[in-house]
Amino acid sequence: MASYKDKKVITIGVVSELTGLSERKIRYYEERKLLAPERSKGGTRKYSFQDVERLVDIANKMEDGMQTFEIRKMEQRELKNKQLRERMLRGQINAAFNMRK
Amino acid sequence: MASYKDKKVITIGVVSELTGLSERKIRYYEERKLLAPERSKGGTRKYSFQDVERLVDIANKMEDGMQTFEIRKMEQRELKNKQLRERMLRGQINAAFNMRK
DNA sequence: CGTGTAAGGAATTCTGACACG
DNA sequence: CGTGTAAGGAATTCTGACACG
Repeated sequence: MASYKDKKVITIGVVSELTGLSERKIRYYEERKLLAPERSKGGTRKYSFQDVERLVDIANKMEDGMQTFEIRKMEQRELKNKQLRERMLRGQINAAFNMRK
Repeated sequence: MASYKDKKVITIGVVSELTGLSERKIRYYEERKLLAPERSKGGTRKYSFQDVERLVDIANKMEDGMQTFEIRKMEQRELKNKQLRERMLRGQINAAFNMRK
């Protein structure tokens, strides 16, 4: 499950280049709880490719005029829906398995 | 083809943590042409996860008493063999395809 | 609210060299 | 040959604040 995509290894300067967002914006979105980078011992932020993708998504939503708290809520909803779909899928698989008994 | 694994985005400090190798060693292996990180505008090195894997492999070979130039040659041989296998595979696929005509 | 910026300091990285073996 | 280390400087990042709107 945890692959390269989820490893927090990228510094903010590189994230800024990859996303085209200013460091200021990236730090601000963290302040608004839209992402959670890790920290080195010295305190420098480390991001994952997953975070980079999330930032691109956030940038799109900001362009659409959404506010940070709306984006946060939307992401929470999406996460819950995803978990729900997975639970239902597992349920169907279990049901199909039990029918064979 | 080019995925997260090949993106040069990791600084040497993180690579050092991920591999357990000293920064000195990592820079030295570059000097011996065993890997080729990219550079930021300011000159700081950027590595990929592919490079991290390569470094772990290099570390194992160094432990086995191999010298850097031997490792370099071995990797070149492996690369050529890999390319050869791919060429042969393509050749077989083409042959099978032509038989149908 | 979201973002730019100047400020001062701390963490990170760089190179070239000397040392040892 | 492979690696540690001290040295000095440069690039990178951090925080808290002020500004604007």
